[in-house]
Amino acid sequence: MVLKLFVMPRKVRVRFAPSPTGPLHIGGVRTALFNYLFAVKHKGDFILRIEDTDQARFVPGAEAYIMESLKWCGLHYNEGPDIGGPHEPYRQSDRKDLYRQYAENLISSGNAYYAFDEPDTLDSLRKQYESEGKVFQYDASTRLTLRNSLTLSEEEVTRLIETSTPHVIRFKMPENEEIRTTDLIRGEVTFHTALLDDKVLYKADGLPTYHLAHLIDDFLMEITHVIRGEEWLPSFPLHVLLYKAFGWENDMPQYAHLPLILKPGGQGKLSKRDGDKMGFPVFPLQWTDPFTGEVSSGYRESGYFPEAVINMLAFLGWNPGTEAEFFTLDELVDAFTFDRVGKSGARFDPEKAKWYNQQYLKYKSDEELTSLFIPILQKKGFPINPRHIKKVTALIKERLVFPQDFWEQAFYFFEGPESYDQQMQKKVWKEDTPGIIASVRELLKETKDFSSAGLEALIKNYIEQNNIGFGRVAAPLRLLIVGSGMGPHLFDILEMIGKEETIRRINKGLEMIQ
RNA sequence: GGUCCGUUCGUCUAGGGGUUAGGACGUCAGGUUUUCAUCCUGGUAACGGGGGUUCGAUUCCCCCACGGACUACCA
Repeated sequence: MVLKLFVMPRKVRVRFAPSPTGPLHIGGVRTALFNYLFAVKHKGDFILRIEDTDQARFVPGAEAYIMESLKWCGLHYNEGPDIGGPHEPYRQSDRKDLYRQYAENLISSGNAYYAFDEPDTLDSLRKQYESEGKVFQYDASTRLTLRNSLTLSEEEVTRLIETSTPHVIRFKMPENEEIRTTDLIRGEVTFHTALLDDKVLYKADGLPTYHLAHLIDDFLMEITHVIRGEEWLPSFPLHVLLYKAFGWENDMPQYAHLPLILKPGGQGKLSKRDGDKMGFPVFPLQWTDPFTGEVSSGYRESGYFPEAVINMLAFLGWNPGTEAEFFTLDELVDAFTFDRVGKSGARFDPEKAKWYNQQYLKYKSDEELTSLFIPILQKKGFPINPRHIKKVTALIKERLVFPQDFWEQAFYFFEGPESYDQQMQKKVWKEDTPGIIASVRELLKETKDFSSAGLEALIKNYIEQNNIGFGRVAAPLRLLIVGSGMGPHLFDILEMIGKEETIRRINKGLEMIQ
């Protein structure tokens, strides 16, 4: 029976653990996505944990923003601060009392120590080293010269702690060990502890650092796989050592470090600070900075569909190995594996994001799109006729990238042009045009059949009898009806706007173009 | 500076010891369309450099270059 417990595979449990220091950016969304895909694929749990141990960088509203973003993307978590779960609480500030004892355990076992150095002391040491062309590191080479429980007497340490002297707890990094471990994406990776420093695990403010907190929580929450950004790779050995120091190595999760998403233009990873200064949103949802009031655009408000954003994000650093490029969330779940995740950073391509959106828009039903366009028309004060709007939708949907392109591409179904495109006018408005248009107008007035096909037959008959080209009629007529060369089949437009409006626009245009 | 990770068309990528190095976005040209968009067809364009290993390397190994990440009492 006992043996059976050992071989029983653990249920997959992954977590997305952002810190609420601002809006989540799309790199974060992708990390969440990959976690979600892996969890669902393995019928495991996807947990949201808020890592708010840095009180100085706390931003109000960020936590709610993160949850709303995940919801918008359809990335549902099984446990989290708002929905609870078996390992509550899911906010590190609410678990504050838990961490100190673990840090002290590490001291008892000789893996950590108290340090009383003031930040200023360390700062000036860094500067001093720098001026000598060296880099100061709190490690085996320096720790014995500093103020900590390794150099102070036991009585002195006790006294300092009892008098609440500000202090931190540092990890005692082994002097010279090779750490060889495995990353799900990169394979074997090696590090040398000689280059690592004695990281602070517990801060003077009474809160743990990321390194301590995330690890204890991952252990307590029975996380089996840590899927995070590549920026964590350098501290991976510290985490491995920490698991060892706690004696938890058998429960250590497997790690996957995702390649970063880079700026489109060139250097560096895409960051929150980029805002939407680069001409595209970097945030899933619009965000208003609570301190400065500055507004950054979001994918949602810019007219992107969450399915398109998810699809696009999944393909940044991952691919199915086939030529298929459209995947729903469920299909991504089926197809996702770590061995198809790339190792190198992926430059974000705003053009491709737009293209994905265009494709998703095109495949949406006319009904669904119609319901998206109705509010646009309502805002403009037009009476709403869903049946009519649906017909317009069918006619123009393939020329839209975003729902809000609707008005620009379809206004002429609702109101006549305000002006006439100069280029087009020059090209198609000949001396005899007014005469031709005037006689066409009379034909239109008289006809009983104002259907698209009927009108087309009518005009074709006219050009044959007068022996002129189709374009001599159609092009100027379009100019009068639409105001430019855009739009679907001309007679479809005429049918939609009706005889009365058609004649009205012809008359108005004839007057204005002289 | 140091450490770690990476390097196939402009971008996202497939591939893998012998291939016409494939696809997608973009771009260009042609076709369809009375126009625009869509759509179709076609073109452009890549294995960073140098050494090995090998009959043969873009593919395996090493070095260099370049890029990125990290180097806080931030995550």
